[in-house]
Amino acid sequence: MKIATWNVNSLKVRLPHLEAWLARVSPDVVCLQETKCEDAKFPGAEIEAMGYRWVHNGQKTYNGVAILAKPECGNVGRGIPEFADEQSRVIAGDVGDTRIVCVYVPNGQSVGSDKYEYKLRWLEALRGWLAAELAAHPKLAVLGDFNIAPEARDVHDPLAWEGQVLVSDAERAALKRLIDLGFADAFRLFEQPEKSFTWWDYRMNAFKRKMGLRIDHVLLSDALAKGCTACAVDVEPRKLERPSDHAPVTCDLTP
DNA sequence: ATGGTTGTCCTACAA
Repeated sequence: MKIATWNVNSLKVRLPHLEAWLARVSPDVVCLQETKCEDAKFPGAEIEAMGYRWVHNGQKTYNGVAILAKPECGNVGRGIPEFADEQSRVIAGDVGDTRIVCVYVPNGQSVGSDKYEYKLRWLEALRGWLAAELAAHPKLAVLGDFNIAPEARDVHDPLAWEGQVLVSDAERAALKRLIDLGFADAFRLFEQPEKSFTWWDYRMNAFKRKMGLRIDHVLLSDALAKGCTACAVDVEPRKLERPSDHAPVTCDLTP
């Protein structure tokens, strides 16, 4: 089974890129972030025409997350239980015997801002919920835009970024606490090229200059990590005209 | 140098 995550930064704008990518890669499950549309405006017919079922936690203008899957996606949940959040950032569902959680972690804006504090509170709530999910679902995968680069090697210029949002100690500690529940960062199970990133700012020709961060992740429970045979960033869609600022990450699991 | 680009939606705001 091939699972994937992609922050598309507007599903309406990126639908042609998504369709081309689905046709080329044929993942079984895709988690999308920043769909930026209400449920009523989700392009369901187009997705179904590509052979995918879908579930969506939509929102106008901002956020919005979806799971596309070839099989039926059951036991669907939206948001973090017992965490009141007006922003649509989480959707979860069962695909076969695997529990899929799609997350769009708050960006945090800048260290010390209200949005930063919200990000840290949000991550703590996510951790509490995932502890319970992990106990209930041994085969658990959490995929999405975490808006955190875990280590220096995940940052094009660690010195320039030191202490900034997306790389600050508190954010990294929060991500580590999450992973320490019993997950593996699937990307780091394998040898990877240097300067592997998943997001490049639209400004300053950052992509061409390889000025990126690795902030999109696939976290696998131990039971899934044992059967993980590959994980990679697919930079091809980032090279197209009018791209998302994020590239998809794919992950292969044995059945 | 606090720059620059994109998406949503109309004027800023978020990223």
